[in-house]
Amino acid sequence: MVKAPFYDKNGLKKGAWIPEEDDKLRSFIQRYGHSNWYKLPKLAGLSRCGKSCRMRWLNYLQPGVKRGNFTNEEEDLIIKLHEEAGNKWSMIAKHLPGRTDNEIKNHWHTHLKKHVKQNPKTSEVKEQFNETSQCKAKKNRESESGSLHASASSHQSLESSPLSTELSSSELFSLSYDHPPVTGINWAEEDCLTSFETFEDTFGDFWTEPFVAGNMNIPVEFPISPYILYHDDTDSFDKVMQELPKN
DNA sequence: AAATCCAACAACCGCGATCAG
DNA sequence: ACTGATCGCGGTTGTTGGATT
Repeated sequence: MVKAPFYDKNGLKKGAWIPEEDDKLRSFIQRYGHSNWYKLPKLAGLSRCGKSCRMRWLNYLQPGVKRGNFTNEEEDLIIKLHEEAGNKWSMIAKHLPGRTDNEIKNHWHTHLKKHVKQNPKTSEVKEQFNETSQCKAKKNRESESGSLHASASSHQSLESSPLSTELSSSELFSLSYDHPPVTGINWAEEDCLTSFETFEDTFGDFWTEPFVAGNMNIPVEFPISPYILYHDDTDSFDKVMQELPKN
């Protein structure tokens, strides 16, 4: 289902990510943050372009990213928001905690678009869509016991979110820019402590376990505080870069 | 059982916006 | 003000597994 790995003319690896690459990227970002995506792959010892690393982190490795089936509430919200905003996937993603724009976009193209085309009225769309998709979804949920938690938590998040209730388009837009919903991942500097707690919950014993450089080409003796991870500013990142051995 | 079709989704690409020097 | 580097978004492609014939 994924593109086979290959190297382009610049020696950069393309295609599917392997677990070792994921580990390298995850470990590096957890330790040093990601102030500069274009320098990151080199520092992390990855033969990938910055864009690819960014995509991989944001869509799959970032803590809090939900995988698995979309709930009816999420689908309804996507349809609603799409009616209001069109293909503004990043904006739509802000209203779906744990979902990424790429995942929403994919879900739209593969599941929701065709149903909306068939019947442009949201309520009817949902009704019709639920009938056709629920059997499939049920089947998938049964096979993916792990995603049950994700679905449940998603439901919870949506219920606690101000957007879970009916909103006018103006309300939606004011919320999207003035009162972004809490996603559990907030990399903003002022929220670093809150993020830390959430992050810690997500990663469990990551902070209590000694860091293992493992297959990373980063010296273990780095005197870098974990705070850098959340204090996502260029100075800190540059500091890391200065301290890294020059190749 | 083999061939074909199709849905799903991970990943890439292009381009405009933003930022820093 | 200009330019190059970087970032982020949205569109599209390519591969694979499951369903169907």
